[in-house]
Amino acid sequence: MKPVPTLAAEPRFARIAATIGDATRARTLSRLLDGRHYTATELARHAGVTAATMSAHLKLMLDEHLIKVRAQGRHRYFTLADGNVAHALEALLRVADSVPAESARWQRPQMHALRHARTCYGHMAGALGVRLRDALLACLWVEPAETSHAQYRLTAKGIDSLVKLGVDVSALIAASNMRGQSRRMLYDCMDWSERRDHFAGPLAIKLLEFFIAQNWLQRDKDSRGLVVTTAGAPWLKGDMQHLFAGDGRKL
Amino acid sequence: MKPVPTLAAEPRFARIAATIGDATRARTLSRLLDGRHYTATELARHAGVTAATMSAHLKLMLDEHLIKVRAQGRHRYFTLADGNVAHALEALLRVADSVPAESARWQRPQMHALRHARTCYGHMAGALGVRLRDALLACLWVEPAETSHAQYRLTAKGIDSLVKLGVDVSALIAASNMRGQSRRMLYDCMDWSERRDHFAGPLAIKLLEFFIAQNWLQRDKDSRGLVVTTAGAPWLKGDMQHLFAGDGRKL
DNA sequence: ATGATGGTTCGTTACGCAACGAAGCATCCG
DNA sequence: CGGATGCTTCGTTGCGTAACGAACCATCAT
Repeated sequence: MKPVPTLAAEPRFARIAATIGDATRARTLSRLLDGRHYTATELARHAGVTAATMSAHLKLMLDEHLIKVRAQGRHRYFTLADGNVAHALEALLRVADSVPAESARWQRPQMHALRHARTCYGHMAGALGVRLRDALLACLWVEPAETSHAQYRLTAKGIDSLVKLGVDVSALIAASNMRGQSRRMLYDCMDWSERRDHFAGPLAIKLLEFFIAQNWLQRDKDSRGLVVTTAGAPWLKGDMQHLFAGDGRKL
Repeated sequence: MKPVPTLAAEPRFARIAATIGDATRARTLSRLLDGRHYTATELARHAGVTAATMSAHLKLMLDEHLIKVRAQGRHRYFTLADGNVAHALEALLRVADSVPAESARWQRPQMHALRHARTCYGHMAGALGVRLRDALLACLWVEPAETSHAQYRLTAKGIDSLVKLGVDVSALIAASNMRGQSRRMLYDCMDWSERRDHFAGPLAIKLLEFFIAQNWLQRDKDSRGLVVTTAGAPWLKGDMQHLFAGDGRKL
């Protein structure tokens, strides 16, 4: 009963999936999917296990390079290792959702909220994320990059409007110009609930941070959910025409 | 130590990853990733376990809807459940490959072959798949669909040329016209070795089948690898200018 | 029929690993 | 210098499950 010779990548492939495939670790990774940093104790409390148990899990995920850690004083902040990991997790979530039966799950209020608006590794996803992408393209603030498609860059109009709005994009532009396109500013990311693309990348992250700073959006404390505030509703509803019509900060 | 209330999708998310994360099942899924159908015995032999063991594994994967089965006589043919599963597996492969250290793996001859050309759920991937995508776009046989980007459709020139070449695309065109765009003919698929898009979808599958029928490509017996035959080399090398220059079947 | 092949079910064994509490190091804060 | 907080290491317990062989159905061949 001898197997066909193993390709070198396969054992690691299995180990990665196995590492994701424990209830507690899945819970934790799902939490980290919002792109933020959490301490070990926070993650332990969220998953409902002791600090000792969580510590062991974190060590495992570090070994497999699924997460990375930044020590700061007596805290250790954990976050996802990179976008590849985030993408794989989202892809798995999509499979988990795509079972034909028992799909009354989206009806549940929590799930409905997540479907409407949530964070995905630091940027907006869900219906809100998809609408934002449509609006940014429709108003010509961004355009497809000629080099590689599924990637985008700011137009002159977009830069101008964002600066007027109060979004500091100078650092982003500098970074993207510097390292010869290697640093992608804005690109497509498949949305597992909408089955369409939304925007990912540094610029997308910047926009989410800006919306939150404006108090147009608030993060849900215990999930990746986002809620549109009453202050934000006029800007973010429908095709977001107020936001992109160029009438600046005054409504 | 009570956890934050669980979102309904999470347990299933963990179960799916756990199902993928067993060495034998990972081996099997990786095998099925070429998009073909295999019998239980074939898969057992390939993974190096008894038929009984493989049967249990297949049952598990069926329960999680990772694979599906088609009974035919005394054979049962197993294949991946859908494109979502294939996409998630590819995303995991990408993570498995993206570890900075120990990346001399690509140097190994087997891996080099896979990087050059392989199948991905029924279509071409690797450097060959990426080159094919570039060539199809450059020669204007296909163009981006206006509805949703990252999707493509055949141009009039493309249809004409393919028919001349001997590729039967009528069924594909009929199907794509019929169900109001719901059936996507050609779309982008992220390549985990090239870190760029290649083409997926029914048309991409048709093209691979055609190349194999012409004996321009051959499948490796024990992997997802593809080899370019001496007959195929003139057509498939470089930017594939002979193939797309319109000089038809005669070289 | 009879045997051969493909596949699943059953019962057993054995190993891996997730969880906990307690103890041990660090770091910050008076 | 305590005394707290954050996190890891250690040792133990217990459950889940992957593997096998043997027996059991189904289909095809003759």
